[in-house]
Amino acid sequence: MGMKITTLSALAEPNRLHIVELLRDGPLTVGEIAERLGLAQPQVSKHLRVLSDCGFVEVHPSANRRIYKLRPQPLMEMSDWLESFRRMWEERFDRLDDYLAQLQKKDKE
Amino acid sequence: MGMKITTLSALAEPNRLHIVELLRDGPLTVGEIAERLGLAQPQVSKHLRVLSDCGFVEVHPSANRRIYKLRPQPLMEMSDWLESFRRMWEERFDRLDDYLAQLQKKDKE
DNA sequence: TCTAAATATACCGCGCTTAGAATATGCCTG
DNA sequence: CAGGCATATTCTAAGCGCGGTATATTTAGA
Repeated sequence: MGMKITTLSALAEPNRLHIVELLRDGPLTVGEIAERLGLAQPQVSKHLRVLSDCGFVEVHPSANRRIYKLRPQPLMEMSDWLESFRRMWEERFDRLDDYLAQLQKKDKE
Repeated sequence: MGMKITTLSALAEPNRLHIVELLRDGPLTVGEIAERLGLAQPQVSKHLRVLSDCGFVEVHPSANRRIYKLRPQPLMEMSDWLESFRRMWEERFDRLDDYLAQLQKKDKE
């Protein structure tokens, strides 16, 4: 599949990143999130909507409230994507010299 | 330290994500990146500037050209950040019931 | 059924980011 | 040192995303 832009841009917003980190310690209601972030409730609802659209959270209605809970899937996809870079930084394999030689070889044509 | 917003927003742009994935297979010059992405050279330079500012790439001048090479640091930081969520999705530990009980207990006050 | 509380949606205005085009800079070669 | 190539920077206009405010919706309780 490859890494999704929606996943990254969801986290690229400070308040949303903060929400995700809050939910790491357990589910929370909209009001609680708003309180802890010092944010107005509508903004929180909108951010949660974005997070929900790309699978970061799921909702559990309970009477008046709506309990939001983190979903592992997008985080796992990020982890898989990062895995594809691991070889690069573990083998301290510096292809720069190879590349330079290859460049200069091409230049002679 | 925590996860940096700059790192995430750098990757949240489709062309920049594409550049990072291109560089996964080895260093490239600006011109080559522009060609493979079908992008104009100035935009590529600008994207590389952003990636450079948050430590994603380093430059190696070689005569006329500038060779860009991926740096592992930001990717490692992302990996560390994700590590802090691993417990959540490995222990299939669903705190939702606990949380509900706790909520209703608070309501009685 | 009326009210209050919790949450979601709609609308508006602004600031940031991007692409595009023009221009500047740096480096090699004849 | 003049000219050409690779790259960086600047400027501008347009689009998107965010916060703020007002409003709609749902649910519990009197």
